[in-house]
Amino acid sequence: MQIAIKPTDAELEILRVIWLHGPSTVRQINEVLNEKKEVGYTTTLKLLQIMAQKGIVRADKSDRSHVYTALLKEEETQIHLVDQLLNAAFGGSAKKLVMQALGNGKASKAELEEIKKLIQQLERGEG
Amino acid sequence: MQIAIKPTDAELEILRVIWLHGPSTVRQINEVLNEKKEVGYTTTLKLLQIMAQKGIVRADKSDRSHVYTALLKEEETQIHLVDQLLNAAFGGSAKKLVMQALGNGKASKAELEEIKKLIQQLERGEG
DNA sequence: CTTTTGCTACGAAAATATTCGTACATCATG
DNA sequence: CATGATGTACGAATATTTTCGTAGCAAAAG
Repeated sequence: MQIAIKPTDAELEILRVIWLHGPSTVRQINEVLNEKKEVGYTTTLKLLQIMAQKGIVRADKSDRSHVYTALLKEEETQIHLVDQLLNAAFGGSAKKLVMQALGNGKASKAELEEIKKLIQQLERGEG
Repeated sequence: MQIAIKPTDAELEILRVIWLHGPSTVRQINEVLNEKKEVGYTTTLKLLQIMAQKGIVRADKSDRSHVYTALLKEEETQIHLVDQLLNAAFGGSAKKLVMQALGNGKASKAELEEIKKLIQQLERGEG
């Protein structure tokens, strides 16, 4: 088990940047965020400070520009978020959720193959 | 297409009650909510009024106890929520999301079969 | 050294979401 | 009709999230 995993929307956006680019400074993160929409530098800074306080990221302060590292692992967080959505909107039915996720046609044939493989694994495992 | 679909957590809880039990009065909804956790009656009322204003539910005021109906369809809302999560946490990869959803072992063998069938349908459809 | 640039700290405004108290209307009952 | 139960309307207190301005310090440039 771990810390409380419940990043807000803004926090999740920042986490995604760190997951993608690895440990980063405020400026680096802010620049990536600004590719999508304008965000003030101090806004990003404040968010990171709050996240550090919550234990979502860790700040390395040895350099003047602090370097922030994610303390939540991408996969664990994703699991948590899926689980939340599962309970909040799908009454716990993974099937329904998966059907919706696949229904939108965004999964490629290769991806579908991988999912099939996973299902077969699961079926063997439970047999 | 439809109205803006973005119910808050509290709103989603109420929607779920209406989806499950059909059009309901404030009292009925509040009682169901209270099975899980204590919520004041006027809190539920206020939420429903806000939701009505947002166009998420419709209030039938012909009786003294207004009857609220969901204007968002369960399935459409679920699709939307999955889509949001997909973009917010999975970089748009339906595969990853599905893998996480199935990975927790909450899907039964029968459900896995159904998902497999869906995948085969999709594969044929896209061929 | 002094000016400009870049950085953190932090209070606080703004935006959103949640909760509830109070006022007042209506209905059922003694 | 008086009274208690049940309803709605709605302002407003809380809580939470997001945004940013300002102050002050340190480093780099002139």
